[in-house]
Amino acid sequence: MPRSRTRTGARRKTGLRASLCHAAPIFAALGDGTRVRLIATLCAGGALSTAQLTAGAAITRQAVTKHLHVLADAGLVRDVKQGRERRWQFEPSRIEEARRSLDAISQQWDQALSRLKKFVEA
Amino acid sequence: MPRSRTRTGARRKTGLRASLCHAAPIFAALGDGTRVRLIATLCAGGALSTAQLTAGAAITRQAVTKHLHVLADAGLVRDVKQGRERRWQFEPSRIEEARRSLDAISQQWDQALSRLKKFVEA
DNA sequence: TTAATGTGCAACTGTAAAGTTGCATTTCGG
DNA sequence: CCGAAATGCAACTTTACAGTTGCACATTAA
Repeated sequence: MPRSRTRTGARRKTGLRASLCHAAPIFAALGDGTRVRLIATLCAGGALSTAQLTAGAAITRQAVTKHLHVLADAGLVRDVKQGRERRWQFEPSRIEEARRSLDAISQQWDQALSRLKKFVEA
Repeated sequence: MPRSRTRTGARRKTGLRASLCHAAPIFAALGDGTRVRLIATLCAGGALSTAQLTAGAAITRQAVTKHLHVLADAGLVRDVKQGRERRWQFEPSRIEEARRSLDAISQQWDQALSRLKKFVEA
């Protein structure tokens, strides 16, 4: 979990901006229908081969392979070679990271609203 | 919140796949450093003008405008015309939607893990 | 060994996105 | 009214991406 340190050594939470910029590649990887479908399939638990993942996809195996590489580069998926085939499995850590980023946004927004409310009431 | 109905009329939660496909455009909008920075700025609560948002951005005002339109199309931002300027404000509902999608992924994954554990123990 | 299955790699096409420049338009202030 | 500030719109360049095709390589099964 990314953290920074102030000059005095005091610990503080990483800024929203930095956190979000770090998560942007994850969101980009999730921002495609085909890839999001692959994730939905893989997070059911199985470690499926490229051919198996291509089965329901209406596009070429090579296209699926490219999408899987995009997901792998974003750290959302891991690949394991097994004999002549290559199985892909879901990797949950980056998703958690993205989730925390969205939580941070909501939190920031809620704080802004409560500040506004306090200001109006004063 | 999207829901589907079975033939018998029983209510059930929307499938992970459909939920994620619906959220893909949101993720796509968040998958860019400039846009994510804009969101981080706007969710602090202020309703800022295009010029104000361009100030720290190292790119042209027109480029910022385009990004804001992308965010608006994804429903992440709303614009309000005020005289000669146009102020942009954060719109939290879609972020919540994306958040629920990520939660659903994590949940699905956890369920898969517990099924696996139960299987191993048996 | 042979044929079939599962992949990997490279080249190529078409399209969309990011960013720019130039100019017209609306609006506020003096 | 006039100039400056804030935008809007359109054309254009560059680059990235989704998808395809064609072919070579590895591996398993008969």
